[in-house]
Amino acid sequence: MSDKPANKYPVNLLDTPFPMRGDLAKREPGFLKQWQNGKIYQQLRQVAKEQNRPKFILHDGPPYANGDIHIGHAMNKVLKDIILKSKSLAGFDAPYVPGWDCHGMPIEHQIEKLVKSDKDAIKANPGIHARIVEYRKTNGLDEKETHLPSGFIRELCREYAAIQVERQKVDFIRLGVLGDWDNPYLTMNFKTEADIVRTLGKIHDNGYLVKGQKPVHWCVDCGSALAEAEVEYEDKVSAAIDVGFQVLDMAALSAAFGGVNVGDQAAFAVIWTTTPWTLPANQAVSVNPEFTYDLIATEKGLLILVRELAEAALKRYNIDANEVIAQAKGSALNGLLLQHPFINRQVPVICGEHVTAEAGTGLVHTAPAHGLEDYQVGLKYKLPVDNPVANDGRYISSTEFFAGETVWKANPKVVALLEERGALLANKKLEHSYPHCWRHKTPLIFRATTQWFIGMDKVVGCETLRDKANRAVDATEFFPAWGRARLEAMIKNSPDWCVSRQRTWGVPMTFFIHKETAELHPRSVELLEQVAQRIEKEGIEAWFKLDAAELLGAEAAHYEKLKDTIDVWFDSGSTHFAVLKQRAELNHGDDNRPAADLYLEGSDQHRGWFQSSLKTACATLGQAPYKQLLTHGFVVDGKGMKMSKSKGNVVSPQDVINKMGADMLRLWTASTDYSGEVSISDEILKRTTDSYRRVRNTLRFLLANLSDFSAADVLPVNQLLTLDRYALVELANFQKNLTSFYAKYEFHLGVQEIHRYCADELGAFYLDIIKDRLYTMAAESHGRRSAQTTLWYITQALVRLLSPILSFTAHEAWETLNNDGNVFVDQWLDIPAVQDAAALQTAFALVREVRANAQKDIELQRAAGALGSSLQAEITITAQGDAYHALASLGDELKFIMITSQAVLHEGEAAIAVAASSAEKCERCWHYHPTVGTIAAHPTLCVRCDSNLHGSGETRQHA
RNA sequence: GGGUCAGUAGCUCAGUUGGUUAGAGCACCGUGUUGAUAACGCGGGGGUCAUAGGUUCGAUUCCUAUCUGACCCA
Repeated sequence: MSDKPANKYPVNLLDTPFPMRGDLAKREPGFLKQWQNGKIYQQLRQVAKEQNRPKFILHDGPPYANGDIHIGHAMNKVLKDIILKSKSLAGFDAPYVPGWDCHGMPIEHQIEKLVKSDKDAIKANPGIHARIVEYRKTNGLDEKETHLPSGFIRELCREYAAIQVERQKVDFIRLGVLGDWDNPYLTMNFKTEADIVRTLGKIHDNGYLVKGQKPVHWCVDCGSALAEAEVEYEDKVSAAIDVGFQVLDMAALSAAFGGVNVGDQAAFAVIWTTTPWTLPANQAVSVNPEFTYDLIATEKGLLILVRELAEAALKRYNIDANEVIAQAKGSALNGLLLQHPFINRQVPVICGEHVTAEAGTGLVHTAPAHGLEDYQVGLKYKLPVDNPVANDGRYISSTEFFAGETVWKANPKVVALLEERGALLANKKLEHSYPHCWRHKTPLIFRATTQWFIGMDKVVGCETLRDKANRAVDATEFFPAWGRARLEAMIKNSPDWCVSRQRTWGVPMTFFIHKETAELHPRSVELLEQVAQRIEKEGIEAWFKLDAAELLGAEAAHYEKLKDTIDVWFDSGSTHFAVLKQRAELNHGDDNRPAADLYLEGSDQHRGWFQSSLKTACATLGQAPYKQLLTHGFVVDGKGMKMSKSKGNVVSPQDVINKMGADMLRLWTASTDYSGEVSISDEILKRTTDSYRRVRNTLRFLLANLSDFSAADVLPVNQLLTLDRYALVELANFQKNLTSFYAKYEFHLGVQEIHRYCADELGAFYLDIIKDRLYTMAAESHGRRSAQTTLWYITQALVRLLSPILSFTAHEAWETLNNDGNVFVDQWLDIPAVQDAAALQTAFALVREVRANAQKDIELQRAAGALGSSLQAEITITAQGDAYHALASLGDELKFIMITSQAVLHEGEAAIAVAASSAEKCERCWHYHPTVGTIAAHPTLCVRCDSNLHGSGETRQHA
């Protein structure tokens, strides 16, 4: 440990290969190699099996296979790893199979970008782009051709996802996360794809899959639905018209406006719209319940307008003379019946929060078939979603006035008809931002289409899926507790889950639909299993290339394959079945309990994975897939602000690892209270490094002083000195505290406990005191071996206790100790019991209080210049009662506890006196002792050192 | 705009039915040691407990509002 010349009289100074500085960034990769070469994860599984340990299943929420990992991913994986390692050390069989979410829009979008020759995309994925170029060449396509077969697109998506998975995997492994990295689960694995399909089949079999209508972006030229990313917004000029809906019941109108006399004039609720063609689908007029509405008498009748916009509206209608005869809150108008301006239909006034007072009239034309907000508010009021517009953008034959017309040509005709009916109050042109198709650059329409839903309120058996989900939430344990309220609220407000998507890269909904009735084939469950078996072998492509006749025979003439894919949230939501149930190591083997013990994800997943998993599990098994849910917050910068490239406050895990090492990132993760948002910044990481050094140096001291000691030298507990037995009691106490923090997932309190133990318990107390014995007593003396026995237990326990958090450092210490095997395969140390534990704790609490006071008094003398080191002091302690007896029990060895050259005890009123020693300082042990100078052969030594070096050595009982 | 959560020393965190001068570690300052030495010991300074009201004999702790931030939704 030191390069300085040896003392004339040797002391037991030992060295250790465990360096003061970890140099983690450089050395961790080497440790990782050892874990991989030694197949530590596999070994751990084997041992767990042999020991028949109870299982603890943490199911990994699959990150999406796109883009490099960020600090949030890193934190999430580290938390999981800490939990699993601590569970394993606590005696559980805690496997970890990492997963990835591989289907879906974002990946498909990346491929689309490559197909469209986006420069950035090509730079990032040259290989896949080369395949596209090659494909065009081989198939004689134009080099700018963007219409490529969907089978080829899926192939590219699969390849892209695989590349992303490998990139992310490397970073995750580098964090020190132990898991089955060679066999992760991917939602695009053929078997998993098949099991996702089976999950859907089971839900259908259980009766929860229902067909419905929902508006989507629709391109008339494509003849298909578009995803949000395929929509481009461009300016467009539209007709903006004001339309009066006549009030049917004048008495109700009067009542709504506080009983005002409404006379015999006709009254109109006035709406404003930029899409006249949607009026045939009108089912309601929405008002904002909080707004105030005016009832205004004009020459065109009584008009209802929101107060803020009334003046502008009247101006638009060229109405000068008017009088506000009454006002009412929007909520008062709820339920008022109106006459549709040209169709024989009565429509209600309804309340919706989506109504604003920014433009128009404050009353909104509501056509559930043509707008998402309209659709959603329509769900609340159970309005029909009748859609009069067909795939080709033309009105269906039953549409009054406009049958067969395209919606764009119908626009002016609708306006003309309104004019004719006297319902048109204004007709202006408006330039506004409007959705367009990214391929055709033509305006899109919102159009209700047939979609498939998992029904939340359909009664199956005697209860709904919502009922089941509620019960499942009740049965779940939440960390922190507020997660329950959040998930409950989600379930309460969640509409039917629309699981169908019109996408290319997704698991297909493998159903056959009757061409006429659009009903599912009666043998759907059986057919679906046949399809699933094909998917197991060939992946989802098996469905897309399947000829219906292969399964249906002659019936195929009447059926077609459903073209929809499944919402990607369903993929990950099915993994409790598609992964946990399918892999023996992740299967509890008991269907009566939730599949997993724990799901652990960011708080955004209440709406995401926590919920999708809950719904699929309830719809298939009637229970939650997890026993416990643990949520962590998002990572923000030091000021609590979200990280963003533009702000320049992004901390990347790769940077932290390359500069400081993964253990620092792990320690940061463990130190923080993750239940809220989590801060990271240079200063925070700097502090993390500081606290790491404290722990590391403690380990270094321990390891150095054990370097001439091994398990064979361990003494039985009843032969240990008093102080050492007390240290064992405190060690057991520390282990109990820390393992309890691990069990409660309260790692930040655990880190504080680790720190308290290393700094207060060891650094400032126990280790400081036993240095005298370690250094000055004979190497193999009982007093020294007693201390080393204690250090051995402390180190063995500490290494294990640190390993879930400081995995690399613990591994390094484990090797330095020459321990067999691997720390992660071990369990918490069995710390030997101490018979007089309670008495020791009581006594030492008193002793330490006196010691603290003595240190203050010594400090006063030091400040006054009377002495330097505390060994230069001689103290006289006066105490009474229990304190006196506690101190007295240490006899002559009290001075070692106090680290003074002399400590005299008297019984009496509590007091401490400190004086500088008048004796000489022993060159070797640094104690000031009257015997220094009395030994002729060694005039600079005290008798103690002389005996330890040349005689039989001193004896210690207590300290 | 709505729902949920958070806001205690420069940093990370404690604070246990509301009860005397609000704690710890790190950082900072002073100091000792030079046998954990780019380490360790001892001592010290530092907080209007986000802000403003309210309940109470008394509130960091309970209630309300506001501000700031995060997540979800609109």
